[in-house]
Amino acid sequence: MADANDFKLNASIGYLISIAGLRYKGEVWKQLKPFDVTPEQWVVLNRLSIEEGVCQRELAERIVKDQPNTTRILDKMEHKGLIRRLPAPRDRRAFLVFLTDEGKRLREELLPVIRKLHKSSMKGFTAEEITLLGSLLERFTGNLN
Amino acid sequence: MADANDFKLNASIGYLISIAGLRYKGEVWKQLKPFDVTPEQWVVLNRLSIEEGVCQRELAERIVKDQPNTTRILDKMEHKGLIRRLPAPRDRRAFLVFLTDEGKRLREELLPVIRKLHKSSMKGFTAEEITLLGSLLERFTGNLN
DNA sequence: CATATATACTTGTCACGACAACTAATGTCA
DNA sequence: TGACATTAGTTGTCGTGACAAGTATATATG
Repeated sequence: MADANDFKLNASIGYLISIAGLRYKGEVWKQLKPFDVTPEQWVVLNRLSIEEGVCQRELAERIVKDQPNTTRILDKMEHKGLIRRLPAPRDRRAFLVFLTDEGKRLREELLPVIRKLHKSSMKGFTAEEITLLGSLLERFTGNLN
Repeated sequence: MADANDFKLNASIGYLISIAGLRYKGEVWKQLKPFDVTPEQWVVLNRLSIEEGVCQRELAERIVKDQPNTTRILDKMEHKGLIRRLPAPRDRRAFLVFLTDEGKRLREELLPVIRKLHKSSMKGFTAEEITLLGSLLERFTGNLN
């Protein structure tokens, strides 16, 4: 039953990447848990600190999520007072998303935590290896769909 | 607001890996949807075809999932007639998990679909690059926890 | 042997990811 | 301008992932 092919399949690159991605996300969860922030909420905080006042659809694109999930993530963050939705000037269907002061403060507070995790995950990697890994991942993702 | 540091953070390797993993899983979803099988159910089918008759805890370890989720994945597969749980001989708490004939048949049917996806995701990669990517991923995962 | 601890599995809860369907508002085009 | 398609956002459903807690059985220890 178990042959070399089966093993290779089980250890397919896509599978390995999925596992690694979940493990990383799990680490982010653990690190952010004391702050009552999820990995996705962190991504929103960080993204909005770079580019504020975008509509939900644009934000969803930036953080690589679909609109329904973005809506619900924003619901929770709005409820916690981390973000604000303001009506879009020229489109009464849309809302523009902004960080509250508390959201900005929290983003600054979390930044070093995330930086530290990033550093430890790259332990033993040279700068060239990091660049290489990034470009291999990009090629991999580019091959999908 | 937006500086080089922010960008690097947003493009951290862990984040890129998470995104790539989700995209890959999404592709598996699409490919297996016509067969009414989820990515996780595929992993169980494939794993059991390699090693049958393990208890749920062992299976959970093999497929890198926790016990509660393994229980529920197996519930659905048992309901669909893909696997069977038999009482463990020396431990009345445990169940040993086996593929049904339908489970075995389905695994054989899905194998080429997954192989094809794996091949297309590796398009343009040399054998050396695949090995390299695998070892970089392994080092990355090893740095976590 | 009796009790305490550990283990195997299950159930419950919350947060997503994917997707279908729905509402309200906008844009298109004859 | 008026019917129609398109778009922004929301809601509903299902299948995980992470984690706490509960039940039944095994094991360890006095």
